[in-house]
Amino acid sequence: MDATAKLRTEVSGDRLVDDADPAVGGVALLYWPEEDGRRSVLAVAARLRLLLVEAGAPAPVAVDPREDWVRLPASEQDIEARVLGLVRRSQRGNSNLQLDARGLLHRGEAWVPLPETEASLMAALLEANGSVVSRTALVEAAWPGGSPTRNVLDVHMVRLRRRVAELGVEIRTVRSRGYALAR
Amino acid sequence: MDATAKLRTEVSGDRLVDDADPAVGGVALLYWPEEDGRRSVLAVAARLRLLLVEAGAPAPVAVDPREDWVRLPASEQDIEARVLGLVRRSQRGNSNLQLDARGLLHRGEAWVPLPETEASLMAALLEANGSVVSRTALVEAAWPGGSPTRNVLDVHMVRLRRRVAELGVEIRTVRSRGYALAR
DNA sequence: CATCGCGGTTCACAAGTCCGAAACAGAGTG
DNA sequence: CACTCTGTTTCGGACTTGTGAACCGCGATG
Repeated sequence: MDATAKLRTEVSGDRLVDDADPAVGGVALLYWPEEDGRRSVLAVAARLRLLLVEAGAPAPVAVDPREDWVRLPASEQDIEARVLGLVRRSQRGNSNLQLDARGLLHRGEAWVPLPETEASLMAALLEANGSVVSRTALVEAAWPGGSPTRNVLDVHMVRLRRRVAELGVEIRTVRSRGYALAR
Repeated sequence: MDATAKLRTEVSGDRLVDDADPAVGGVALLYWPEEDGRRSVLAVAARLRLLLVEAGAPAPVAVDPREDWVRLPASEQDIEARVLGLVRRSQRGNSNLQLDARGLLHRGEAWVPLPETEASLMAALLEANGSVVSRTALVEAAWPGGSPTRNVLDVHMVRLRRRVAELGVEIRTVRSRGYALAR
């Protein structure tokens, strides 16, 4: 677990950590083929992931641009380079949207502050890398104990929409399925 | 030069050879940082390329999706997997249609949400891979219990047609036989 | 040739569900 | 107080789905 141990701890479960280093935030590290089940879970969620391929295992062919792999044993530098590459490539389609730890949403030079609730929602949307996030997942992200009312989410999505519109960001509705960031 | 020697010989100088092996065709292999000049040439030409990173050299961060790298020494299998990945990723998004688990129909960067019924129909059409799907098969796909009325299928096909037209997708009628995706 | 039926297309409508947005109220903060 | 953030209610509108019906082109049939 040598070189990867430190990086690994910075990714906690399925939730993006508020990490000062944007290079690791959002990328899941997993051993392969050992954790192939987790790989599929991350794949449908459109999460960024780096497979740490054990020595002797066959090499996976990455067709999904959100996935990369590295052969073990690997140096920390090599792993960091792979992680950074994943993030950079994913940000090309993201139009450089970034949410920092203080709840400021940046797009290039411009930024807007997001209240805590809306920041949680935005984090969940960003983590999905442009794919749809279900309403229940959004509710879980913003109200871990359970939603107060059925309508709270709608109201906060309206408010979030208005705020991020200033940055030219569009949030699309996918009826009966959830929401997704456009482009 | 061990494992890479054979692959390397299939690429001559700056010009791609017409190779029968699709795994290597179209991808330039080059030593890095030794051949960094050639790397730039290939980059502006938008060519697919795999950097063979010499031991001890710093890891390059690939932001260009047409570029990948592998740390030497590397097995022939690993290199082939990288090459194949590059080719596969570059082929995606041309006119590649795919329906994801959430009912979104993607074509390249663009996508449209499909209602459940239409998603079932589209899935059946996609599964046929361009050949004709009979009306009864489509009905079975969308209404496993049996069609409600005589022309439900027709109505939903019209609606599906209009929706996918936004992506430039055409659904053709084969009279008295069924429907098929164009091309 | 004229007609008829079949397969397919399109529109209009109703019912149900889902979402958007405004308006209001309470709590916290400076 | 002035202001922001949050949750609730409420109403209107949009979307989905099934149904009926009008319409059209083509081939078969008499």
